[in-house]
Amino acid sequence: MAKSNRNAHPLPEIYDRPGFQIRRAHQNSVSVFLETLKPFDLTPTQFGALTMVSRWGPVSQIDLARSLGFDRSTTALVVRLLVGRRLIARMADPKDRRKFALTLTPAGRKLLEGCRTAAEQARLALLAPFSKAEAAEFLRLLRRFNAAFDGVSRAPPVVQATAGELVAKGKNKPTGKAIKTRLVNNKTSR
Amino acid sequence: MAKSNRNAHPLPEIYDRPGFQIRRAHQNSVSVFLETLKPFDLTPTQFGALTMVSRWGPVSQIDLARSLGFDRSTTALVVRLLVGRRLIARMADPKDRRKFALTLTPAGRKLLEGCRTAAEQARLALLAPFSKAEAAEFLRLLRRFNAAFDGVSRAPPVVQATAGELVAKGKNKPTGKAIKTRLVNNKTSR
DNA sequence: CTAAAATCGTCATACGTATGACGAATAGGC
DNA sequence: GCCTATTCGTCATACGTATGACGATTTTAG
Repeated sequence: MAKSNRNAHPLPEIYDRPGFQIRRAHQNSVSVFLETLKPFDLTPTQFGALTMVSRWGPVSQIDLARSLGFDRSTTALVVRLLVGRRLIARMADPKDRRKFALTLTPAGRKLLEGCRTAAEQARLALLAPFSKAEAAEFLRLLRRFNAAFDGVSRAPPVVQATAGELVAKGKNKPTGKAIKTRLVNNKTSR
Repeated sequence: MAKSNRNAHPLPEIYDRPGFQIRRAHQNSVSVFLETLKPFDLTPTQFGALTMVSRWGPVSQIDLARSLGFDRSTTALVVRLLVGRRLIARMADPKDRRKFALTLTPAGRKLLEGCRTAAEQARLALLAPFSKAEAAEFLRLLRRFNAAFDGVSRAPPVVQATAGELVAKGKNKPTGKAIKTRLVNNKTSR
């Protein structure tokens, strides 16, 4: 308890905090992506959205959100932007009028196809600092980290895709709760 | 080239992208921090700024920015917010009238001191998914990742603090360049 | 079948973060 | 001592991201 913080330690312990390093990693990864994808004018978020819409045929915003781990209002903004660029088309879902059905426009398909190489380049650039084994370990640890906190939030992450359906954690009625509060409440409140 | 994307692969390769996992990790780490520090109403960013100002006595915004890896306009916003909350005081620097000298107010000092325990709790919570060895490895890999991309940007990261001075990469005249373009241009352009 | 609960998308608001441009001030070369 | 290049802080703008609230709709309990 003695405030033995003799500052022989030149740098504050901020740099040892996982959150700090993760934030920096995020900055860097976004930077690299933007740089590499500059000809296509796509952010990682937009790329993710396009990719998901491409895979899940007509999909609702909420399902898109869950697949990417976004909040639904975040998703609304991204979708609006992409619709504005005529990369995504929005139609009313006749089955459920609360929903929109999102699909790629031809332009969207073309753009996504066109940036495949660049996207792969970005991925490789991000793993370049590592040996092959380290890269695998890095991803493994990130996944473990995220799995531990994928929790209760307005942006519950996807678990698996059984067929053509998105299934989100805790959405199945059988077990009811039980997966509820896993470790920490993921609700980002401010 | 043959579009052999037979979607036996249910989930798109998005989840294998380091950027995606890093983004999720960032989301989660911010979430945990906010939750844990809720009584103090501090974001990770604000906490970092307060901590740095606390350590570097009177410091300019630009040095604060460098120490945290922020852009200087980002820093201006955070500082404004903290000044608004009377946690940070801003005085004109008599030596260089372009600069402000930032210090903690008594309230700032008290708040920072008060949230020490919570901040440590947050740090531990973030490392909880890992064994001790994994946690160390996680941090090591994150540092290696960031070191590889800490490059040329408006927010060049700090290298070391020699005594009471902040030293930023590439700012020393001796070697001149040589550390310049390390691997990728870190400039985040949109 | 009806009333309550859950779901979907939106809005307002707030913070984090960056770029590009700009004015004020300082530092360096000559 | 100047003129120029650099540095510092700010602004406008843009995107990412979340919360809380709300209306429209659908689902579910009785």
